[in-house]
Amino acid sequence: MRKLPREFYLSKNTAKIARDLLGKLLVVPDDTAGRVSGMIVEVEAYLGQADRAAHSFGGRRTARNEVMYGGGGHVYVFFVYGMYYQLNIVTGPAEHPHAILIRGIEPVEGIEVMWERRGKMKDTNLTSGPGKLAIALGVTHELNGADLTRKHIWLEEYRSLEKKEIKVGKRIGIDYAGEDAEKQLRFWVKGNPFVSKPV
DNA sequence: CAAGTGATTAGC
DNA sequence: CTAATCACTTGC
Repeated sequence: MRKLPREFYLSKNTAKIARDLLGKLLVVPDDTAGRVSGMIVEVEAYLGQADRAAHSFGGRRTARNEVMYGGGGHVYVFFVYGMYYQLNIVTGPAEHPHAILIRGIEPVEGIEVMWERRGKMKDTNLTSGPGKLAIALGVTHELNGADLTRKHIWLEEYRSLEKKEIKVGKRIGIDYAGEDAEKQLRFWVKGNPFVSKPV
């Protein structure tokens, strides 16, 4: 399959790109194990300057979030709670610091490697959360800033979803964001067991 | 349900 | 410089 082109990431309609990410295949090749991949089943949009929940709220620009300003089609990886990496996809043109957090994937290729990295457990617990899937895919700070049109990580077409298969709700873990916490910016595949917190 | 963990940030 | 915080997960 072909990598999604740069154009896919350049729209300023971040919520639309977030919905379109559902059903795409996220691929992270491994030197020895080959392709490790999963279908995206849950995402959250972060709308830059105007969004209290975003790292780039109010135009905040630091060493950590610098890649959010570098243009769509790059990966923003950051570290939280002293243990977990979070994988985001930067969208829009340069200087438009929006991003989409990947919160859940359904394993497709390389599930053996995921078990090695995560430990033996129920498959639905392997990748049903942003911290979990980063471990399963081997995503660390080394991938921060990686280009999704190159060879370290990318997206492919995989499954096309009907509108009625997609659910929308509030984002998770951002209660500090006040009224922005109420925004309907979390999207997931209805009934999929790899969604972190089904509703 | 609460602890764990350390980079990052804001505030002096 | 120091202290508080955090796009989470796991095990009690």
